[in-house]
Amino acid sequence: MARASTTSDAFNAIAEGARREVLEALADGEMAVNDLVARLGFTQPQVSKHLAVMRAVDLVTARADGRHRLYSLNAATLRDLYEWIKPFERLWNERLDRLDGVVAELAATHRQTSKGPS
Amino acid sequence: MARASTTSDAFNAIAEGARREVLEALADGEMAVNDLVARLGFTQPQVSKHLAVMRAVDLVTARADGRHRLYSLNAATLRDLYEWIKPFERLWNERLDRLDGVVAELAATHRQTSKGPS
DNA sequence: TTGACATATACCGATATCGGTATACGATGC
DNA sequence: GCATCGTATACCGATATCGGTATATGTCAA
Repeated sequence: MARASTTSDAFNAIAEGARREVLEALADGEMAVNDLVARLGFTQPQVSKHLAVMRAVDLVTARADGRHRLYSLNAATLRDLYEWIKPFERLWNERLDRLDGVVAELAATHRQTSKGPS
Repeated sequence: MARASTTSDAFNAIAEGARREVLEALADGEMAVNDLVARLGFTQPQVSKHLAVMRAVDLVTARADGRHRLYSLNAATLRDLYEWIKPFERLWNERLDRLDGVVAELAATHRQTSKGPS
């Protein structure tokens, strides 16, 4: 057995940094392949191949426009990624809450044992 | 050249579904390796190897406890993932806003051209 | 129709991964 | 010291990927 296919999952697709860069660029709106080539400095086949992977997992969609193909983000799939990671949010929030508690406690102690900041 | 190492990135690390399952399990709190083995039904070497990958990218941390090693999530690294995906949130929010607009418009039109639901 | 432009795809070699199995390492308790 | 428990690691073969280069496909314009 080997590693899961990059086209098996949005998670596998975004593992590659170049593809994340493409997504970031497309966040500014629909773009043609050559626009991405110019903007990111990749070769044209590279960009086309990365887009093909992301089309396969529905991270982007393409529409024809003359000789161009305009790519745009698929919000729904990005949202799936977001929804997976979101529940973990409570981990650092809890941590901050606890830290807040500690700070409050320290402040209370400080008020009792000292007359002000040093 | 080949695919980026699974240990090069938190993104590459979470590409594997089994590792995401481990993270989900650890969300319930610190666990020993065998706890994960029992809970997820993986073999012990599998779990140890996945944990090693996630240790390498700082997704989890381990502490010794007698013969056991207790693993826990590293909130900071999970947060990095969250922070990357979060800016895309506006994409589906915008879309919903626009949808709301359309719905409102349709409702207004409906009020003008019809006397009720068909 | 021919040529230019825009994009997609085929081919290549190198490589890091996966699960499985066996075993090494390390701590505990008797 | 020795057996046992808990965990980490080494080895294996199979495989899907990566970038680069060349080329196929498709669309427009003259």
